[in-house]
Amino acid sequence: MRLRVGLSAVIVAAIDGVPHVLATRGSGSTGLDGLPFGPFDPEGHRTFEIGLRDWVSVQTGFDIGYVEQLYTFGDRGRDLPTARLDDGTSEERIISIGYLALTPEATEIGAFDAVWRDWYRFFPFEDHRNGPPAHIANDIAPALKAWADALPVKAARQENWLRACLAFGLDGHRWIEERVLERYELLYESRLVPEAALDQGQDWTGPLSERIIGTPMRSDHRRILATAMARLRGKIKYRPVIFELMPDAFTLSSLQETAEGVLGLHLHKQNFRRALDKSGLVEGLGIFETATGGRPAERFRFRREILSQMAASGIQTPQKRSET
Amino acid sequence: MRLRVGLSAVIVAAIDGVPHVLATRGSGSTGLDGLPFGPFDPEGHRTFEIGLRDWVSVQTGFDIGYVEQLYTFGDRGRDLPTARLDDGTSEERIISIGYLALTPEATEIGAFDAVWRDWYRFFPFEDHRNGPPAHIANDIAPALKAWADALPVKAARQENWLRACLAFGLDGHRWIEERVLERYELLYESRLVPEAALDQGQDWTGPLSERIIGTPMRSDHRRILATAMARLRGKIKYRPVIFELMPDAFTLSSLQETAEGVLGLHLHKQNFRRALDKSGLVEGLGIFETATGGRPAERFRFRREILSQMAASGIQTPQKRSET
DNA sequence: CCATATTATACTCAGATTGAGCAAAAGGCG
DNA sequence: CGCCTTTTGCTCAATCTGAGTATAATATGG
Repeated sequence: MRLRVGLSAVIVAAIDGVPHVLATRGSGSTGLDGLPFGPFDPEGHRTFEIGLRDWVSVQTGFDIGYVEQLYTFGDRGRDLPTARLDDGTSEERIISIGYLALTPEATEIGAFDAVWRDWYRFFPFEDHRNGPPAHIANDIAPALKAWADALPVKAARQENWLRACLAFGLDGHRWIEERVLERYELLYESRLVPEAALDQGQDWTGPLSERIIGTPMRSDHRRILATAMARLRGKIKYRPVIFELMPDAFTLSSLQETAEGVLGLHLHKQNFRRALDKSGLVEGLGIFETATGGRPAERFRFRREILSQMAASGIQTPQKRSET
Repeated sequence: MRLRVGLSAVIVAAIDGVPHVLATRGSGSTGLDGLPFGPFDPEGHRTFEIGLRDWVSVQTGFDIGYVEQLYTFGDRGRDLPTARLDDGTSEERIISIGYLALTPEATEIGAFDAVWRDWYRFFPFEDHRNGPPAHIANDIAPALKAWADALPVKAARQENWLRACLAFGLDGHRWIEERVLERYELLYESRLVPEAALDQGQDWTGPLSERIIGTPMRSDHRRILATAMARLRGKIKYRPVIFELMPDAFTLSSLQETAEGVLGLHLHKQNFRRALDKSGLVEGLGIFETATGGRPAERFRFRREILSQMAASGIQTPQKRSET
């Protein structure tokens, strides 16, 4: 069996505070969107990262800035002896090394078949900026309960329902925004997402619509995206990576909006500012933006010079607990 | 060029509170220790993790418990067009997926050429349990300064010396225990560790002895170990993984000792307990251990049942700031 | 041109958390 | 019994954090 190594990239840009990912538009047998994916060339590329930057630049015409390795995916579909691969062949095994890349500008893509997609298109239930989506309680929770209840062993029924409650913040548990991957894996295991069936070459007939569980992606790309979202949501709290998504000058409101977009949460404005203030990560420019009604906002810049001080921790994310 | 995928494992066990890693004893051209390493068999193994558990069990005769993927290493040596690989060949490229595994018992190894090694053998300067080692200020700092000063560009001199200060806690900066990898990379770049020369097929003649910069390992294995140490040091703060290193019943002191061993730091005893108390992670067993002089200590167990509550965060690590 | 809406920024306050030290309890040992 | 050692319990102040209230500076509409 041949072994091939590919690099997949989750390239994120914030458009008006909403995170978007670069997707290759549906083609092939499934017609589903996918992530940019390129083979790793052991001859040409000294490191994975160089390889990645290289073909992203060739394919999309712009240079990605911040890059970090996510995870290496190589699991074969769970139930089939040989997995159906992207192009239908099965006599090779593809290992894909997932990368997360962040760019400040949502550059127009050239002739290539790539588009920026709101990442909540693939994960609508991850967007809690206006409170928990009603679909979680109304549709996802019952579907997961039904799945758990259908299990043969009692302990497994309880265990998996508990997992669902913890992952989706049901039954009194708090919603933890970082658990994107756990949530996707639950939906996969319970066969509520089409990928679960597609991986086995079956047609999908789930009870929930794409509006609820999100648009599927090719192969395991949605899993990779979930990994990236989880990583990014966690990381902005302890490393100043959010600024990789911002332009050179920005208002604190737009920064907060981007943070809220990434986290899928509503943050407490005053405390967000206070924490930012204390961190010393940003610096006022004395220039004011008078665009959006109301009092003009000062524009700030990220003090990139402290980046070399690896100490620099991320931004605080003071959530609203009560809804006011 | 052939592409091969291997799995490397950093298998950690705490022996009397001191973290040890399973190493394969020096063999081959270099005679250096290495990490357990096995090829990934795409035919036989559905997932990497299954593959890993499989050959670890075959090679060492025991089953590892907790496993997590670390990072995928595939960089070719920096300066040579084709890297010298482990066995000397260069017409293939080896990609290795690093894993971190934790076991509670330092099981005796069977006939195989593997041994448990104190991980500070490879990184003596990482051990700050009795305060910062004198070698950092006396030997490592000057060597790094000399390296930085020898650079041609002034900005690079400053930049790299700042990096050194931040990484090693020099010049008023705080020692951050998680920065194991940054520290190793600095020593590699500055050619203070033998691996830097070995990767280029050269002999090594550095100014610092192994007692100061640690025992080298085969290939890039020490880099993988550094990654594992960094990950573990970070992770015990937000996930209860430390208990994977403990036996079923333990005293709070032995738990603290293990945490200190992992972090390479001295912790504040009372606050460590208070935090543990609040977390609800452990439960007293009402049994007392009367072994080590002093008042008998109660034995505790990890409340593994809350593990399914993915909420469970790690242990707090209240450091001593002042030395008393 | 003033009231009003809108957004930005400043200040306050209570409860929780954290670093740090002191004191008492419970064993072993000479 | 007094002393040493270790565990365990408690206190205190400084800081952090969630949350609310107030004020400033614009644009807009009557």
